Amino acid sequence: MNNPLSDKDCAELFKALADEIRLKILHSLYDSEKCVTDLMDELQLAQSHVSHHLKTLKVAGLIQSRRDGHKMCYSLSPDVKTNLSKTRKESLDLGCCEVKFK
Amino acid sequence: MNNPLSDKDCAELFKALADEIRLKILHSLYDSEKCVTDLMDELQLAQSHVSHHLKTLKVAGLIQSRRDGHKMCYSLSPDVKTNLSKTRKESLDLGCCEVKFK
DNA sequence: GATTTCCATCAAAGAATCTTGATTCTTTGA
DNA sequence: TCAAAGAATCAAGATTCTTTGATGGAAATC
Repeated sequence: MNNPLSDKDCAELFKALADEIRLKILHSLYDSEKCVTDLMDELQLAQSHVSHHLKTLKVAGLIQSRRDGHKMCYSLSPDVKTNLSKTRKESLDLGCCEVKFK
Repeated sequence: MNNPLSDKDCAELFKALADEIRLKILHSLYDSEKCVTDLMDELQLAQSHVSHHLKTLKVAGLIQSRRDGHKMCYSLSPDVKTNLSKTRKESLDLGCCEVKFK
């Protein structure tokens, strides 16, 4: 996940981020691991609705899952939580976040 | 553009970035100001096609335009080119770029 | 004023995405 | 083995986005 991506692949990642609900899920997982039921309660959404968004995030490589009994626990991918430790370059200031092109 | 945005507004910005052509346009404008015809030639796309994407980027606040004769010149918004000068926090590593939540 | 260049907008078709309810699958515990 | 809990997948309708061709408008040149 650290090699430079094509514009096409990059666009795919932005698509995964381009949804209010998925951003809320990422914020929630930033705090701690959650199962589908936790997220249903927190976001007040139907089970299948949450599952679909989780799949989108997982396919994009943004989150990972592990089974715990009959619960599936979701958390941010390791790559997503790594610290920034490189020289500073030009960046896109998006208000809520900064996008820094390599 | 520097105040924190809601997840909804943030998702809107990611939507603007979630397209291969629009990323190519941003990369092109990162180098220098361009008019629609320049981008048509560069990307090999129909004029209305380019105009539509430019509008999406402009509505999102990512680019700006100015008229020069009968050409419309597009360039990155000032905010987009500002340097990062804050303490480092956790970030999303997207390969082609890093997204750093404030 | 007429023509040309450059571009925005309109209209429409097709593709992709979002959302919901129903069904199916996996795991656990009785 | 059966029932129940938790979650993935399927199917379908609604909405949004992408892309194209056609039309029209603003600025420059003749």
